[in-house]
Amino acid sequence: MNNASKPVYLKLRDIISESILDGEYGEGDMLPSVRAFAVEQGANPLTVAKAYQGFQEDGLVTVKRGVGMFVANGAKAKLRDAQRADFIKNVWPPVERQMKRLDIKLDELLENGA
Amino acid sequence: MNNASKPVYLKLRDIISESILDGEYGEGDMLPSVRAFAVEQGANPLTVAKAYQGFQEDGLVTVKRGVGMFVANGAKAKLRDAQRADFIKNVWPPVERQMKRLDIKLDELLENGA
DNA sequence: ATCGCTGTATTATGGCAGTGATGCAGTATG
DNA sequence: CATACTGCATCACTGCCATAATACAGCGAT
Repeated sequence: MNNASKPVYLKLRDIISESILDGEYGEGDMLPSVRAFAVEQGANPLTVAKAYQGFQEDGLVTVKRGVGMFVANGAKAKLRDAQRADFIKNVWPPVERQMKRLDIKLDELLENGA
Repeated sequence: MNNASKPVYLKLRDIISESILDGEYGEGDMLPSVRAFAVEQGANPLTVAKAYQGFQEDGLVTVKRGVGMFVANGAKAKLRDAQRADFIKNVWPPVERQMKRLDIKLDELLENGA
Protein backbone atom coordinates (compact mmCIF):
# COMPACT_ATOMS: atom_id res chain seq x y z
CA MET A 1 0.00 0.00 0.00
CA ASN A 2 3.07 2.19 0.17
CA ASN A 3 3.54 2.14 -3.55
CA ALA A 4 0.09 1.31 -4.81
CA SER A 5 -2.99 3.31 -5.57
CA LYS A 6 -1.58 6.61 -4.46
CA PRO A 7 -0.63 9.68 -6.49
CA VAL A 8 2.54 9.34 -8.51
CA TYR A 9 4.15 12.40 -7.01
CA LEU A 10 3.75 10.90 -3.54
CA LYS A 11 5.25 7.63 -4.66
CA LEU A 12 8.20 9.55 -6.06
CA ARG A 13 8.47 11.38 -2.76
CA ASP A 14 8.67 8.07 -0.97
CA ILE A 15 11.33 6.79 -3.33
CA ILE A 16 13.50 9.83 -2.71
CA SER A 17 12.92 9.69 1.03
CA GLU A 18 13.98 6.08 1.18
CA SER A 19 16.99 6.72 -0.99
CA ILE A 20 18.15 9.46 1.35
CA LEU A 21 17.43 7.47 4.49
CA ASP A 22 19.22 4.45 3.07
CA GLY A 23 22.20 6.59 2.16
CA GLU A 24 21.95 6.13 -1.57
CA TYR A 25 22.06 9.89 -1.89
CA GLY A 26 24.39 11.28 0.75
CA GLU A 27 24.32 14.82 2.04
CA GLY A 28 25.69 17.21 -0.55
CA ASP A 29 24.99 14.79 -3.38
CA MET A 30 23.05 15.98 -6.35
CA LEU A 31 19.70 14.37 -6.87
CA PRO A 32 18.74 13.15 -10.32
CA SER A 33 17.53 15.99 -12.50
CA VAL A 34 13.82 16.41 -12.90
CA ARG A 35 13.94 15.16 -16.46
CA ALA A 36 16.35 12.32 -15.79
CA PHE A 37 14.34 11.02 -12.87
CA ALA A 38 11.19 11.36 -14.91
CA VAL A 39 12.59 9.12 -17.61
CA GLU A 40 13.96 6.69 -15.05
CA GLN A 41 10.60 6.35 -13.32
CA GLY A 42 8.44 6.59 -16.40
CA ALA A 43 6.79 9.70 -15.07
CA ASN A 44 6.27 13.23 -16.27
CA PRO A 45 8.91 15.85 -15.46
CA LEU A 46 6.18 18.02 -13.99
CA THR A 47 5.17 15.28 -11.61
CA VAL A 48 8.75 14.81 -10.51
CA ALA A 49 9.10 18.54 -9.96
CA LYS A 50 6.02 18.49 -7.81
CA ALA A 51 7.52 15.68 -5.77
CA TYR A 52 10.80 17.55 -5.37
CA GLN A 53 9.00 20.72 -4.39
CA GLY A 54 7.93 19.35 -1.04
CA PHE A 55 11.51 18.59 -0.12
CA GLN A 56 12.76 22.10 -0.70
CA GLU A 57 9.90 23.50 1.34
CA ASP A 58 10.99 21.27 4.17
CA GLY A 59 14.60 22.35 3.73
CA LEU A 60 15.73 18.85 2.93
CA VAL A 61 17.25 19.77 -0.40
CA THR A 62 19.10 22.85 -1.57
CA VAL A 63 18.23 24.19 -4.98
CA LYS A 64 20.88 25.65 -7.21
CA ARG A 65 18.96 27.06 -10.09
CA GLY A 66 20.31 26.01 -13.40
CA VAL A 67 22.50 23.42 -11.71
CA GLY A 68 20.49 20.93 -9.76
CA MET A 69 19.07 19.91 -6.42
CA PHE A 70 21.34 18.76 -3.64
CA VAL A 71 20.72 16.91 -0.43
CA ALA A 72 20.97 19.46 2.36
CA ASN A 73 23.16 19.12 5.42
CA GLY A 74 21.40 17.28 8.18
CA ALA A 75 18.70 16.17 5.78
CA LYS A 76 18.96 12.55 6.75
CA ALA A 77 18.47 13.17 10.46
CA LYS A 78 15.80 15.75 9.82
CA LEU A 79 13.94 13.41 7.54
CA ARG A 80 14.24 10.58 9.99
CA ASP A 81 12.92 12.66 12.85
CA ALA A 82 10.04 13.99 10.82
CA GLN A 83 9.04 10.55 9.66
CA ARG A 84 9.31 9.11 13.14
CA ALA A 85 7.12 11.87 14.51
CA ASP A 86 4.59 11.39 11.75
CA PHE A 87 4.58 7.67 12.26
CA ILE A 88 3.97 7.90 15.98
CA LYS A 89 1.41 10.65 15.69
CA ASN A 90 -0.53 9.69 12.58
CA VAL A 91 0.29 6.20 11.44
CA TRP A 92 0.49 4.09 14.53
CA PRO A 93 -2.63 5.14 16.47
CA PRO A 94 -5.15 3.96 13.88
CA VAL A 95 -3.12 0.83 13.34
CA GLU A 96 -3.20 0.08 17.04
CA ARG A 97 -6.92 0.83 17.23
CA GLN A 98 -7.53 -1.48 14.31
CA MET A 99 -5.51 -4.23 15.94
CA LYS A 100 -7.49 -3.95 19.14
CA ARG A 101 -10.77 -3.88 17.33
CA LEU A 102 -9.90 -6.96 15.32
CA ASP A 103 -8.06 -8.61 18.17
CA ILE A 104 -4.87 -9.01 16.20
CA LYS A 105 -1.86 -9.94 18.28
CA LEU A 106 1.66 -8.93 17.43
CA ASP A 107 2.63 -12.58 17.42
CA GLU A 108 0.74 -13.32 14.23
CA LEU A 109 2.43 -10.42 12.51
CA LEU A 110 6.05 -10.77 13.46
CA GLU A 111 6.42 -14.28 12.12
CA ASN A 112 5.54 -13.40 8.55
CA GLY A 113 7.10 -10.56 6.61
CA ALA A 114 10.31 -10.61 8.60
CA MET B 1 -5.77 9.13 9.43
CA ASN B 2 -8.65 6.73 9.60
CA ASN B 3 -11.22 9.48 9.54
CA ALA B 4 -9.37 12.36 7.97
CA SER B 5 -8.62 13.44 4.43
CA LYS B 6 -10.45 10.62 2.77
CA PRO B 7 -13.68 10.57 0.76
CA VAL B 8 -16.84 10.99 2.78
CA TYR B 9 -18.42 7.79 1.55
CA LEU B 10 -15.41 5.85 2.78
CA LYS B 11 -15.56 7.53 6.16
CA LEU B 12 -19.21 6.56 6.41
CA ARG B 13 -18.26 3.03 5.47
CA ASP B 14 -15.77 2.98 8.34
CA ILE B 15 -18.33 4.30 10.79
CA ILE B 16 -20.79 1.58 9.88
CA SER B 17 -18.09 -1.08 9.99
CA GLU B 18 -17.01 -0.07 13.44
CA SER B 19 -20.58 0.10 14.66
CA ILE B 20 -21.19 -3.45 13.50
CA LEU B 21 -17.91 -4.75 14.89
CA ASP B 22 -18.54 -3.06 18.20
CA GLY B 23 -22.02 -4.53 18.35
CA GLU B 24 -23.86 -1.24 18.20
CA TYR B 25 -25.84 -2.71 15.36
CA GLY B 26 -26.39 -6.39 16.02
CA GLU B 27 -27.18 -8.93 13.35
CA GLY B 28 -30.73 -8.50 12.18
CA ASP B 29 -30.87 -4.92 13.35
CA MET B 30 -31.94 -2.26 10.94
CA LEU B 31 -29.36 0.29 9.98
CA PRO B 32 -30.28 3.96 9.96
CA SER B 33 -32.15 4.88 6.80
CA VAL B 34 -30.23 6.59 4.06
CA ARG B 35 -31.95 9.87 4.75
CA ALA B 36 -31.72 9.64 8.52
CA PHE B 37 -28.05 8.75 8.49
CA ALA B 38 -27.41 11.53 6.02
CA VAL B 39 -28.91 14.08 8.39
CA GLU B 40 -27.11 12.58 11.36
CA GLN B 41 -23.72 12.77 9.65
CA GLY B 42 -24.30 16.02 7.83
CA ALA B 43 -23.86 14.29 4.50
CA ASN B 44 -25.86 13.87 1.36
CA PRO B 45 -28.32 10.95 1.10
CA LEU B 46 -26.68 9.99 -2.17
CA THR B 47 -23.32 9.75 -0.51
CA VAL B 48 -24.73 7.58 2.25
CA ALA B 49 -26.35 5.34 -0.34
CA LYS B 50 -23.00 4.98 -2.02
CA ALA B 51 -21.47 3.96 1.27
CA TYR B 52 -24.21 1.43 1.96
CA GLN B 53 -23.91 0.04 -1.54
CA GLY B 54 -20.57 -1.54 -0.83
CA PHE B 55 -21.96 -3.46 2.11
CA GLN B 56 -24.73 -5.09 0.17
CA GLU B 57 -22.30 -6.10 -2.56
CA ASP B 58 -20.26 -7.81 0.12
CA GLY B 59 -23.35 -9.49 1.53
CA LEU B 60 -22.94 -7.78 4.88
CA VAL B 61 -26.39 -6.20 4.85
CA THR B 62 -29.72 -7.45 3.59
CA VAL B 63 -31.88 -4.99 1.75
CA LYS B 64 -35.60 -5.09 2.24
CA ARG B 65 -36.86 -2.71 -0.35
CA GLY B 66 -39.29 -0.25 1.07
CA VAL B 67 -38.37 -1.23 4.60
CA GLY B 68 -34.71 -0.73 5.29
CA MET B 69 -31.29 -2.28 5.40
CA PHE B 70 -30.52 -4.94 7.97
CA VAL B 71 -27.29 -6.38 9.25
CA ALA B 72 -26.98 -9.82 7.68
CA ASN B 73 -26.41 -13.02 9.59
CA GLY B 74 -22.76 -13.66 10.10
CA ALA B 75 -21.94 -10.14 9.03
CA LYS B 76 -19.87 -9.44 12.10
CA ALA B 77 -17.64 -12.45 11.63
CA LYS B 78 -17.44 -11.92 7.90
CA LEU B 79 -16.50 -8.30 8.36
CA ARG B 80 -13.96 -9.17 10.97
CA ASP B 81 -12.31 -11.79 8.78
CA ALA B 82 -12.21 -9.50 5.79
CA GLN B 83 -10.68 -6.69 7.77
CA ARG B 84 -8.18 -8.98 9.41
CA ALA B 85 -7.10 -10.30 6.02
CA ASP B 86 -6.82 -6.80 4.63
CA PHE B 87 -4.86 -5.64 7.63
CA ILE B 88 -2.36 -8.45 7.45
CA LYS B 89 -1.98 -8.28 3.71
CA ASN B 90 -2.11 -4.56 3.01
CA VAL B 91 -1.80 -2.53 6.17
CA TRP B 92 0.80 -4.19 8.30
CA PRO B 93 3.63 -4.86 5.79
CA PRO B 94 4.31 -1.21 4.99
CA VAL B 95 3.98 -0.34 8.66
CA GLU B 96 6.55 -2.93 9.55
CA ARG B 97 8.86 -1.79 6.78
CA GLN B 98 8.55 1.79 7.99
CA MET B 99 9.36 0.74 11.53
CA LYS B 100 12.48 -1.05 10.42
CA ARG B 101 13.63 1.80 8.25
CA LEU B 102 13.15 4.31 11.06
CA ASP B 103 14.32 1.92 13.74
CA ILE B 104 11.15 2.25 15.76
CA LYS B 105 10.76 -0.34 18.47
CA LEU B 106 7.44 -1.64 19.67
CA ASP B 107 8.37 -0.54 23.16
CA GLU B 108 8.06 3.15 22.37
CA LEU B 109 4.65 2.58 20.87
CA LEU B 110 2.94 0.38 23.39
CA GLU B 111 3.49 2.75 26.29
CA ASN B 112 1.68 5.68 24.73
CA GLY B 113 -1.71 5.44 23.12
CA ALA B 114 -2.75 2.41 25.14
C1' DA C 1 -56.58 2.68 -1.92
C1' DT C 2 -53.89 6.18 0.44
C1' DC C 3 -50.16 7.92 3.02
C1' DG C 4 -45.64 7.73 4.67
C1' DC C 5 -41.81 5.49 5.09
C1' DT C 6 -37.99 2.71 2.82
C1' DG C 7 -34.03 2.19 -1.09
C1' DT C 8 -32.84 3.17 -6.12
C1' DA C 9 -31.97 5.47 -10.67
C1' DT C 10 -31.28 9.40 -13.53
C1' DT C 11 -29.06 13.52 -14.87
C1' DA C 12 -26.43 17.67 -14.11
C1' DT C 13 -23.17 20.60 -11.71
C1' DG C 14 -19.17 22.43 -9.03
C1' DG C 15 -14.82 21.62 -6.99
C1' DC C 16 -10.46 19.67 -6.64
C1' DA C 17 -6.36 16.71 -7.44
C1' DG C 18 -3.36 14.56 -10.62
C1' DT C 19 -1.24 14.74 -14.89
C1' DG C 20 0.64 16.50 -19.06
C1' DA C 21 2.78 19.78 -23.03
C1' DT C 22 5.01 23.92 -23.79
C1' DG C 23 7.86 27.65 -22.99
C1' DC C 24 10.76 30.63 -19.90
C1' DA C 25 14.69 31.59 -16.65
C1' DG C 26 19.18 30.59 -14.51
C1' DT C 27 23.98 28.42 -14.74
C1' DA C 28 28.13 26.14 -16.43
C1' DT C 29 31.17 25.22 -20.19
C1' DG C 30 33.36 25.93 -24.58
C1' DC D 1 27.87 34.31 -27.59
C1' DA D 2 26.18 29.47 -28.21
C1' DT D 3 24.98 25.32 -26.40
C1' DA D 4 23.19 22.22 -23.20
C1' DC D 5 22.05 21.34 -19.09
C1' DT D 6 19.38 22.72 -14.74
C1' DG D 7 14.65 24.12 -12.19
C1' DC D 8 10.28 26.70 -12.66
C1' DA D 9 5.76 28.81 -14.22
C1' DT D 10 1.60 28.85 -16.99
C1' DC D 11 -2.20 26.74 -19.21
C1' DA D 12 -5.29 23.02 -20.13
C1' DC D 13 -7.19 18.28 -19.85
C1' DT D 14 -8.99 14.47 -17.21
C1' DG D 15 -11.23 11.88 -13.61
C1' DC D 16 -13.09 11.42 -9.02
C1' DC D 17 -15.79 13.11 -5.27
C1' DA D 18 -19.67 15.33 -3.49
C1' DT D 19 -23.86 17.51 -4.07
C1' DA D 20 -28.42 18.50 -5.91
C1' DA D 21 -33.25 18.00 -7.83
C1' DT D 22 -36.34 14.77 -9.26
C1' DA D 23 -38.66 10.70 -10.10
C1' DC D 24 -39.51 5.94 -9.44
C1' DA D 25 -40.45 1.40 -6.90
C1' DG D 26 -41.43 -1.62 -2.81
C1' DC D 27 -43.54 -2.25 1.81
C1' DG D 28 -46.59 -1.40 6.00
C1' DA D 29 -50.21 0.76 8.50
C1' DT D 30 -54.48 3.17 8.44
